[in-house]
Amino acid sequence: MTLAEVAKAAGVSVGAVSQVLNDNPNSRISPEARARIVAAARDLGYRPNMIARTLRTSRSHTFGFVSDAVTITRFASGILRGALAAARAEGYFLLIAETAGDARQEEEAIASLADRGVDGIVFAAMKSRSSGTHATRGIPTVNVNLAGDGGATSILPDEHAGGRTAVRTLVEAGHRGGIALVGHDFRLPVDGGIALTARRRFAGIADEMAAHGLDFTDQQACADWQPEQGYAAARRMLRRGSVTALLCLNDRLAFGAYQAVTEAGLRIPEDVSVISFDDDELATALRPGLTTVAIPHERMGALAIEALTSPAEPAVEVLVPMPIHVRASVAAPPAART
Amino acid sequence: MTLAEVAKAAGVSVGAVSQVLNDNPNSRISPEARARIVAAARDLGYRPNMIARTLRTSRSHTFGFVSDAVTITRFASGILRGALAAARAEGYFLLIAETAGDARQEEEAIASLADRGVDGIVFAAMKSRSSGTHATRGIPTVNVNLAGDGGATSILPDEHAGGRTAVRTLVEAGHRGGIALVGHDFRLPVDGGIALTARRRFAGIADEMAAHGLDFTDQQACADWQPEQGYAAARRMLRRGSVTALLCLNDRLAFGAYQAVTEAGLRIPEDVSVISFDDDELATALRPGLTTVAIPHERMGALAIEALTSPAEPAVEVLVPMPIHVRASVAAPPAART
DNA sequence: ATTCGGCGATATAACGTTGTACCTTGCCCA
DNA sequence: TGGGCAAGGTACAACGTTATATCGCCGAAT
Repeated sequence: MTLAEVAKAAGVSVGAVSQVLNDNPNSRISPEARARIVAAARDLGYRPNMIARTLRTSRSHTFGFVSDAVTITRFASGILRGALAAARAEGYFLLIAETAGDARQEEEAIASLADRGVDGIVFAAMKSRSSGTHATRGIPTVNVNLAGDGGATSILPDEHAGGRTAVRTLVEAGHRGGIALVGHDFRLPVDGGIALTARRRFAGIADEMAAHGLDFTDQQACADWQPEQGYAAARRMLRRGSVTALLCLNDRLAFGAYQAVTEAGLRIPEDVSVISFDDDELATALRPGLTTVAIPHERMGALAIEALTSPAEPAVEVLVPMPIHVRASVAAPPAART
Repeated sequence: MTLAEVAKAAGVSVGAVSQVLNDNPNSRISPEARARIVAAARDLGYRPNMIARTLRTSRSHTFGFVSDAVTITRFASGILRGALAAARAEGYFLLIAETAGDARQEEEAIASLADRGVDGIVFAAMKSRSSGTHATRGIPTVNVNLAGDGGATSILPDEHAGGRTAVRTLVEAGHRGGIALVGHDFRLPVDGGIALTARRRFAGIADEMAAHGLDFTDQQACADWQPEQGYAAARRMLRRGSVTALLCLNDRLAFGAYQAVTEAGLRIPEDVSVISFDDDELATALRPGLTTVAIPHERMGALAIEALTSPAEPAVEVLVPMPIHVRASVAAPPAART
């Protein structure tokens, strides 16, 4: 199943077969020979040996996909899915590595990928660390969910617009007040450790609130954006009364908030609307379905591959729109209802 | 950064360098030359070109990881994680492909992996289809979560033991009756479309119940094992009363059951114990934490790689124990409490 | 009739390894 | 003194491609 065997079957030289099968433009092979070669290749089921081809051309048609530990877990497997689909469409495969967020492991992974001749590397991360530079030995690079230092293109969710979307959705449903923010407190000083994307999400929320001349009825920061904290925060907020909408900074917080609302004897969305971010698996499991601004993981993964395959993209930030997934957790506030 | 450059630096031939760096046992290189070579390689930061090595030796130190669509999503990314970690420990990388469960795509993926010279292929699936044979062109194969037809080793969760574990946990907590089964009805004929692993889970549950001389107070099959069905089933069961434990066939059903219990004004675990299977992300999000019999995804992935790296394993089923993750949803039944 | 040009294809040299066969040198022993 | 042998290397071929230089041939131009 090598070129040599096809050549023998077609009665030509190896080089001729190579030229024909690669549609080499400046080759002078007669139509008849060409036909014989193509037929022979087909009959023998010839498939080029990618290893040999890579050695010769130093193009492997393979990309590395490097992620910190979290990416492969639930959260961002979507990035991998999207990247995988896009890669296959272009004839590429993905060689994957996990770094557990450790610099030494990342170094090692990059080196190993380089040894294997990858044509490019996608760096995917859960948290948008600020430092997105990697010593990639000249291999083209794209960052996903990870703001770069300028060297490489970064694919990021458009968190600012997403933040605005969430607020606008509440406003359009009729909410003009009684909105509480679960997970962040704008009155507190900005924590330096907060991810870049989260900060943008905050900014979008603040801007859209301001655009409508609104203020939060209540707001509370949460150290961890976990159900437990969402439950506690929402509970406190509901006790004070006058809250008709909970804007939660992610679905896990919203999950906790749901429980607090239920426990308080209130109904979603009749008494309290809930909206959040991420479109986690939880969002579909909850009853009623949680309306949430989705992180477009698959699309981000696909765009990463495109940035790698399309030549010479300028090093920029690609902001991917965050679509809102409307389910059943947002309605008009009680006061506004007939 | 090639062997040739190291050779020149050390003042020896390329072959000598190769022999030394590979610890070739039947090579006769003097300790002095050996030292010079090692030093030169270190100083120059030499790393072997895997492509060339693969071409020469036809061993790529790369495995293919082929999954149906679902595997990369939430459910079994653990398999990938485990496989990845185990592979790296042995110096292997993973080349991944998705088939969407489609035979043609699988065919194509296998061919492409073969073109790239993978040393083995892991087939991972969400549902344990019965047919686990693949045309792998002589490439060693392991099935994960996928019962093979005999040709290849299959790594499967020990569902029978897991089923027994779930029941035993309830019994040991003091439950001697009032147990309802959410998701299956033993009185109904067996549906042929049900996955093999699910059937074994059923059998384990039935065997352990029988071992304790117990019968289900209630049981209900669910077409989809989704929260919605779990909610509906649990609701009906609780209405009839006398139910003190809900044995749910997966965490999503349990999720729905939680809501039904809460709505009925009952508490978990004081009034009703809940136990289930999978150890989904949901299990940690729920309050109180859901006690569940886990599918050991990571371990399964790791074992798959081991089966590939350890030579000449006989083709068998490897049954991986399902550990129970005890959280807070199981307690003694009300009647048994002081 | 010789040369030229172009067409059709082949021969050859890499790409970086690895494994085997071979070569050189020195030494020992018959 | 020459043959053998071991030690310490080197040379070479091969893995399957691809790109470039080369070759043979036929018709046409000189």
